[in-house]
Amino acid sequence: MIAHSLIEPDQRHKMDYLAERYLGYTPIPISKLIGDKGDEQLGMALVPVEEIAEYAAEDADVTWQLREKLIPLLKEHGQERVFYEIEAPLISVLVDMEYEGVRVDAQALADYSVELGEKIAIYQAEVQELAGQTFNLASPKQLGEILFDKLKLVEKPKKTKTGQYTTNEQTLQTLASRHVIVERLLDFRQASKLKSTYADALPAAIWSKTGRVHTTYSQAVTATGRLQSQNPNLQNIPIRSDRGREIRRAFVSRDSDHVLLSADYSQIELRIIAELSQDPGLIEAFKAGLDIHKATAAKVFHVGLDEVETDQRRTAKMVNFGLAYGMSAFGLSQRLGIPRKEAAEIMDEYFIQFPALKDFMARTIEFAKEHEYVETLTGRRRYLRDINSRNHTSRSQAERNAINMPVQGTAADMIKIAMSRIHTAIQKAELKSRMILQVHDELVFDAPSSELETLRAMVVEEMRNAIPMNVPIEVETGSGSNWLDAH
DNA sequence: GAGGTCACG
DNA sequence: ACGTACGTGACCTCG
Repeated sequence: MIAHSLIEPDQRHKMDYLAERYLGYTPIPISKLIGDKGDEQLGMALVPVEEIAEYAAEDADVTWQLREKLIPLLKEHGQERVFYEIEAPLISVLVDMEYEGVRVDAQALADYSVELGEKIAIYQAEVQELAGQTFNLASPKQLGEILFDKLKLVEKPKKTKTGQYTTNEQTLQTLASRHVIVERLLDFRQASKLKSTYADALPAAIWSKTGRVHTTYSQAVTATGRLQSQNPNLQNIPIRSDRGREIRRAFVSRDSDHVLLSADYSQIELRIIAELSQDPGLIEAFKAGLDIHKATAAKVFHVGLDEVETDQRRTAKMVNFGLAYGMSAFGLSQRLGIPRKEAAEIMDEYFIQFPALKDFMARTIEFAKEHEYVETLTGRRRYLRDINSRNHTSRSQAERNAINMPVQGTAADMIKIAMSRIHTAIQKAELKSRMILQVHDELVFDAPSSELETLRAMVVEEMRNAIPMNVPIEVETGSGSNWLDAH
C-alpha cells in the first residue's frame, strides 16, 4: 500500500486501526504521514516515494504483515468462500462503478430546489400563523412544545427516551384530524427533506472533472453483507412519494444515444425464505407464478384466489414482509392497526398453512444459540453475542437478527455474485454498457440504445442464476432516458 | 457528537 | 413483565 503512495483519505485511520489491532503496533502512523499532502479533490493522497523510503524497511510492508495475520482468521471463521468467491471478485466491479459515476441533471434539480424553497416558505408561514408565534419548525423540541404544551393536541403525548415529545411522521399522522397545522407540518417536513438532502446536495456532489456524481461503496461493513453507499448515498434516492419521484427523474442517461436499464429482483427476500425453509406451499405459489400476497391471503383466510379482498391482501403482504424481520404479534398489530390478539390469530393461521416456515425459524434460533452466529446460504456469518443474554430486550433483538440476517444476507450474496458475472460478461462481449448503481435488489446500467436488448438478456440471465435455487427467481427490467422512467 | 427524523431496500 | 419488525446514511438542532 505504501509502495503505491496512494491512500484514500477515508481509509487512513482504518489502516492505523488494523495495524494496531492485528500487529500490536502502528508501524507508520499513516494518517500523520499523509497529513495534508493529499489532493482531497482527487480523493487520493500523494506521498513522495523519497519520503516513504526514510522509514525503516520493516515498517513499509504493513499490507503484507496484515495479510499474514488475516488469512488464518478467514479460515478460522469459515469465510474463505465468501471472501474468495464473492467479495474479492467484486472489488474491481465496485471500483469501476465508482469511477463511472452517474449523470445528474443539475439544472432540473436547481429549478426544483427553488420550487421547494417557495413551498417551504409558504408552509412555514401557515404553521406559524396557526401556532400564533414564530419558532423553528426544524427543531423537534420546539415543535413538540408548540403541539403539546401550547395547542394541547393530546392528553398524554408520546415521549422519546430522552423525555422529548415524539413528533415523527407516524405520530403526527394520528393527530392529523385534530388540527390543520399537522398537515402543513408534514408538508413542510417532506419539502425540507427533499430540498436539503437531494435537490441541493446532489448538484453539489457533481465532480467537476467528470460532470458526474461518484458515490463510494463499502462492501464489508454492514452486519448482513449488504453494500452501503455514501458521499453521497445513492441507495436512498426518493421514489415512494410523487414529490420525491421528481428527484429520481434527474438521474439521466449519458446522452441521447444512451438509455438507463434498471433490473430488479422481484420479491427476493420472500423467495429466499421459501428456499431456506423449503416450505412446499410457498414454493408452489412461486412456481405457479401467482401474486404471492394474494396467494398467501387466500390460504390464511380460507377463500378462493379470486375472492381475496383488498384488505386481506394488504394484511398478508404485511405478514410476508414481517417474516423476514422476525416479527411479533405486537409489531404486526401496530402496523395493521388491529388488536394484538387478532394479529396473533393471523400469524398462527399463517404458520399452520406454511408449517416449514415456523420450523425454519425455530431451527435458525436454535443454531444461533448454540454457535452464537447465523449464516447465509454461502456461509457468510453474523455473530450474535446477545443471543443467550439474560436481558430479554437484547436477547429478543438478537433473535430477530438471527431470522433476518440469513434472508437479507443471502439476497446480498446473490446480487454480489450477479454483479461480478455481469461485469465479466460485459467485458467479454466488449459492450460499451456500464453498470452504474446498485440498490440492494436492483442494478442500473447506462447503455447505448443499440446494446439495450443484448444487455437486458445478459443481466436477467446472470441475476436469475447467480445462486441456483428450487424457488424460481424472477427479475423485472425497465428502460428509459431517466431512472424514474426506467422503472 | 448525540438525538430525532426520514429517505431507501 | 419485559418492549417490539430488519438493514442503511444524511440533515438539522442543541448542549
